[in-house]
Amino acid sequence: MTLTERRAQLLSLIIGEYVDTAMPVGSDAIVRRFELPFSSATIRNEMARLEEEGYITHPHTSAGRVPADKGYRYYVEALMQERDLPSEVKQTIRHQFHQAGREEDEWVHLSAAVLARAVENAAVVTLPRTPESRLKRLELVGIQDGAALLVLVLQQARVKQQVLIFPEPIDQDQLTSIANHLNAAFRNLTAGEIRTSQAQLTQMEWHVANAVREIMSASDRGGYDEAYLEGVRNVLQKPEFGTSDKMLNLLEVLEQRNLTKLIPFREISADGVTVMIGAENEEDAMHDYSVVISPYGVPGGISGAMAVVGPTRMRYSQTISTVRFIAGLMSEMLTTYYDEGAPPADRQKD
Amino acid sequence: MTLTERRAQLLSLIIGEYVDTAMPVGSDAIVRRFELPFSSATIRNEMARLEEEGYITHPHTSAGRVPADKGYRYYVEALMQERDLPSEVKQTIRHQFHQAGREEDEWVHLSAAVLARAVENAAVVTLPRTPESRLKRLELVGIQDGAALLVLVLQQARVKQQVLIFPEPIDQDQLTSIANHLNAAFRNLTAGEIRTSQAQLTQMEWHVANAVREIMSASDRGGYDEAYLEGVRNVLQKPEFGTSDKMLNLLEVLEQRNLTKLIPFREISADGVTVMIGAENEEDAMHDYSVVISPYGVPGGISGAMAVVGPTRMRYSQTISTVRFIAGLMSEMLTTYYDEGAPPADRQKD
DNA sequence: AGTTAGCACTCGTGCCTGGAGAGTGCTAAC
DNA sequence: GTTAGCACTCTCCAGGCACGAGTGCTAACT
Repeated sequence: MTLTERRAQLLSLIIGEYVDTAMPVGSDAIVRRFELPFSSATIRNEMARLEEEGYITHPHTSAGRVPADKGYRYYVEALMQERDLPSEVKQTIRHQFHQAGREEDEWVHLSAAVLARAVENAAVVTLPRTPESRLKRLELVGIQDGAALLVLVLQQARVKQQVLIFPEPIDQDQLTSIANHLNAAFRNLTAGEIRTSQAQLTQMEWHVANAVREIMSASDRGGYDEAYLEGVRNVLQKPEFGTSDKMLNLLEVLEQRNLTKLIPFREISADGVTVMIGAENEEDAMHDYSVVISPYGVPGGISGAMAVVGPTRMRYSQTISTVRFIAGLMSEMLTTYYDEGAPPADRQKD
Repeated sequence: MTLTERRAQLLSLIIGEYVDTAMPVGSDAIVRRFELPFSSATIRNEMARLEEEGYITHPHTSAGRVPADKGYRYYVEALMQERDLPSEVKQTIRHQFHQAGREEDEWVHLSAAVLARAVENAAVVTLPRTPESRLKRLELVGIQDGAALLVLVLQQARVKQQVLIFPEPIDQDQLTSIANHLNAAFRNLTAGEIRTSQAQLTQMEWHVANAVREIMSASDRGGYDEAYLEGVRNVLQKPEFGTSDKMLNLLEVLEQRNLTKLIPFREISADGVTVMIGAENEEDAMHDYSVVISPYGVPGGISGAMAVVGPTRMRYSQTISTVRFIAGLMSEMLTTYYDEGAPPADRQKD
């Protein structure tokens, strides 16, 4: 299923041209534009073959050719050369990152924004998850007669909070004593282990322990449900839209943030960037879009995913490089700050 | 500047009709639709007067009339009757709220989503802010040799976290001792008071105290900069758009989340709902949109703002009622959980 | 065999036209 | 003050037409 050298070249040119102009590209146009040593007739013959084999299509007779999903796929797999991002681009991105504070959510949000801007498409970045979180410490702070704030610090610097209502008034001393007892009993346990723990608890303590367990389970359960979405505007600006249904479909999927629908996270290869082109995505609404996905995080530890969503007409090479780079940056940051047990990495490199 | 009874009625009908159909409404159409006891000619005369005075306009000769900003303004001020939301709607909304956990961010996010859905437009809800936060407790949890997680619990159940890097390795006992000392020294102080505090601190403690101060200042400073935005799709679906520039302008403003530009928060009346129609908004990109804003929170205490953004052609009455209701709900929740010193309110009412 | 010139054919696009429909403004009569 | 009537205006849409960009095919050339 490989193409002759010349046909491959031609496909590459067609894709390049179409990605730039968003308009069907004709045989004559391409010959003139690239000063090919063939006539347009020859090119037409070649195009006919490419079309026969499904790499490109025809919107209608007498329009130029447009790459088909299969064409893009071949391009991504065999033709495209992924070149490193120019170092000034890298520099810019790094710079943008360093303006963030040190809160994890902030990083994620920021990385979505930076990614969206860099690739001029929509970007989705999920919050990273740990495989199963362990309790590092809990804290109870009274805020009212019958209410207290429960703060959990989980393994890998994740902090969770919840207001807890007690059936009867309770003072700070009692709260502190409950917290101390539970800290002693549950330190470094997972939600499941807390459930089966044999610790002797008063009723109040049991009330709190329940909440702890629930919060931790919720945090574990949540797969890729929470994510930051940025740059929808970039996609809607593309010329292929005219407030068409396609656009609304996409918005619908994106806004509901039901990302598992959008992005087949399970198919991500653990180490690299995955590209999903047009109808390769099972979700109907995504048939006109491509998705470039990469996991990020610490292997076997805390991890999330980031994705770029845009029309199939996309600068794949640049997009892939950018996703790879930003995923790398995020992984680096997570490793530096959260990979417990690992030696502290060099934190100053800019 | 008041209108005759009949002209006011007519304006009301025109607005009602236009809001429903999004199409210019003609004299004949309105007579037939509402079986008015006048002929279309009479209505035409009245319309001409309304137009003269700026309440309605003409897209072009021989199109029907369209309400102008001034017309909507008059409607909102004098004609519209704000009726209470139907109780089943209230019920639905309350129900949606009760599915939330007890995390503040979650509430805010949820309220934006619920609001957007209820009014079928875009909704923006800012995170609530306290006037000046006081430190209730701080906690240091080691996560690596030279790094620890600093967790602050501020007054009114706000929790802040940051990873802290120490210049040299430090163990949990040291961290705990630092935390204890700082807790004793800074309990219930504001950022400013911490700065001028005379407490004797070791170098390590000083390092932490600095971070505490910074986090607290940042939290105080942040005005309306962080907010949840939902339902952009609802606006883009409205028939008045055709991927026009208007739309992109709006997206630009909304996506950068520069909400102070979008929404003149300072002009909010402290107690009620403010409506800003079309060109009344100084921001150019907002000239075709109206904004309905309400503050929420505890008077003099923790507070934020929520807003609905949609085309000037908007169901003002329903939107205002909905915003008022949801702002009320949020205020109630904040009061219940976070208004320190107040007696615990009845939490079970559904 | 591969390449190319030539040519008929196909469609989309832009432009014009004309008629239908919706609405207006005005006038004169009620 | 209200209304019928009417001329006028403007949009919208369909049809017709010319143009241009592209294709596919064939026959000739290297």
